[in-house]
Amino acid sequence: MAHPAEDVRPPTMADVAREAGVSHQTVSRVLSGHPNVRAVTREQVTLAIERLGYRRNSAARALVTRRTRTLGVIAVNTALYGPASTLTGLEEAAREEGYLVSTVSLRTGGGQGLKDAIDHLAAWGVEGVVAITPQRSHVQALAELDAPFPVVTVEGGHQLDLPGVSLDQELGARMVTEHLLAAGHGNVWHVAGPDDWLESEARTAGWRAVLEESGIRPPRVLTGDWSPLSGYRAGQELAGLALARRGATPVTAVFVANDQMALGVLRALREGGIRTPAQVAVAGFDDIPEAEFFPPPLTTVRQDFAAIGRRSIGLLVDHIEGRARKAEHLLVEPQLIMRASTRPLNEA
Amino acid sequence: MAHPAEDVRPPTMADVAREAGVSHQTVSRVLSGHPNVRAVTREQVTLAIERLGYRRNSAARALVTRRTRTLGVIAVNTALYGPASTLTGLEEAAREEGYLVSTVSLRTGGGQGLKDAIDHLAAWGVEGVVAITPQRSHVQALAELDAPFPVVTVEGGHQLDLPGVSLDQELGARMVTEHLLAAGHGNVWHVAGPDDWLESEARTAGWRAVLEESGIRPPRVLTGDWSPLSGYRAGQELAGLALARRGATPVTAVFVANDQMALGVLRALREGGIRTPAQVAVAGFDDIPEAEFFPPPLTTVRQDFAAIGRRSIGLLVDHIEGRARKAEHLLVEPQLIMRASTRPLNEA
DNA sequence: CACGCTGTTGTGAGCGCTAACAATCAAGCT
DNA sequence: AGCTTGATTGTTAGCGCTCACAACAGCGTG
Repeated sequence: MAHPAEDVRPPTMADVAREAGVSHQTVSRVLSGHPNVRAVTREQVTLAIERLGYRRNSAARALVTRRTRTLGVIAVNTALYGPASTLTGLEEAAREEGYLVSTVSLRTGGGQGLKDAIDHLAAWGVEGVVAITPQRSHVQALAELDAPFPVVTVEGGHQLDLPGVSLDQELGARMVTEHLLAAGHGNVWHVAGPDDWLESEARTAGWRAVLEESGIRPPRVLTGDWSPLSGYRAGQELAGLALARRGATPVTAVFVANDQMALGVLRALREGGIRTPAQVAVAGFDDIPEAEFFPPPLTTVRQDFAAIGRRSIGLLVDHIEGRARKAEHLLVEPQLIMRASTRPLNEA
Repeated sequence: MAHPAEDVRPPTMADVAREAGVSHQTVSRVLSGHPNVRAVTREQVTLAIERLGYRRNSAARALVTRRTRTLGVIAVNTALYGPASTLTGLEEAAREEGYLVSTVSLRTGGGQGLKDAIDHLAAWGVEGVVAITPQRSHVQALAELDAPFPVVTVEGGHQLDLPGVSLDQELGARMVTEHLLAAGHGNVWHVAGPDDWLESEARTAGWRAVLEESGIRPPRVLTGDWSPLSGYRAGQELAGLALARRGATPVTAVFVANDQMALGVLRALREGGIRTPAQVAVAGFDDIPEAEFFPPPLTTVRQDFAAIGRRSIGLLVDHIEGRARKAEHLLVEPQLIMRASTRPLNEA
């Protein structure tokens, strides 16, 4: 029951051939831009195609060429700014390369969910997959899954032998931390992202490295879950510390691992009667569109998501088309965006 | 040059048939769950499939069934919270219905971009398309394009005869405006979204309707472009009006057409020395995750993006599978989220 | 015991396309 | 003229699958 309304079949290559008075093979040649076709013939075929409104049947083509020219994307949490932006970059790059992109969004990336996603994509014959799986456990699961096509990770770290593209998170964290030290702060507190996330780890590592290289003992790390609420809670704790002035490390500067949590921190500080940046400077990471309008405008690290998308597709297509370099990992440079939330103390 | 590394072809149905000692047709029957297969036979086939790691070739299947079981999604501005969330809902719903979703993201939805997107999707044989095209001109272009498959719009309005699903924007706007009036404000100002957007129009219409029904003359509408910056500019103007106290309509309450602009408005008011909500109440629309942590937490309207996604896919599949109802338009109910930014005056 | 029925399996055709090869023709060379 | 060459076109054989139909068993019925 229930079939498409129109029972008239779309025209086939044979129909076009008949209309143009040539063989179907000639039509095929015109369509794939083969050079050895007389200009006149090409013209006739093109006209016939237009007259009939012909469209090449992709299934038939895929069947014989064994190429579906379809790529899959698996993404966790696509509603967040980062993944969503990457997705756009990915799709545009793929389209330019002549591939179609099919997306599977997972709410939470449990191992089973990942396996199902891979199966779903495999069932439609994708030739490769880009996985936006920023959690360590997901990358682990992915590596063990052994998919029947190349898989490239985004923000997947480079410990495992899956090829991938990442922002240089550690460099970004270094930039922020150095910027805060340069602004005259004797130390920098850190509100990290959740434990399992590779981005958290890298950002924390960069922050810690800069402090240690400067001979500063890193204070205790506070941990959030990327949400504004968790930032708010961390901010309340920081506000308490800043006001109490007990403990060895005064709170004058905070590097928060993403902008959303930074928003929460800012609110908590404000509620604690602490002025930003005069009393405590705050910096984030991501440069979400709202960051410029936070109270105060937030110093943060911008990621070039389009570049990340472009390079992952490039890497994936390289693997698919056989000019693969094994488990290569590309890094994209971040950019420090300085705003009022970390204005040097003497200017505030 | 450059072909997939593995030259060994994946197993076919015939291979499985041989392995299981049956005909390829029996394998097909097992795969598609045909009832008339002996349990023993089914078992043998299943085992053979597993032994060989067989996967049904989707291209061959699509060729003969004339069904690709693929849906397209065209979205403008996928990095925004709304479209990104809708996309997730869409994809999950489609997966449940047994379809693959292919996305095309457009930066700006010029008519040509839309046409290219449709062509791109058509070239891969999608059976239908969901278009997230919230601008009037896009919907117009879409209606004129006359795609070779059903098209369902999201937030596409119901003027044109394209079927679609929308949030009841007007109702949302009414809820906010009524809420502000109920809180004791004599009038409500409005910062609208850009002109071409159907969402802007509906939100403005809802706001205006409530005021007029209450016998209040709506003040001049300020217009932004959804960005925090444009909200900031509108906020500066409002701050000026609020302080000058000239003009007939005092500024005590503002309904901003989205949360991002509301963020800008809040900042401008704060910079103008105006307290929210004590002096001016502000409400937004969308309930982005950050809204709860704005200074102060923002009263806004929440949209059930998952529901919107589910219902659009439902509508599209109905059209594809022939049980189409012509150009039907579904509305999803919004939800008013009350927070501190509009706390009644006597509580502040 | 012939007949029809139902359940189970197999056979053959063909979906619309590309790849490989064959055929044809004009041009260029010896 | 006879031969090679290259450009242009046509012919044929599948790609891996589902559909329609045929074949055959086992069973009950008149």
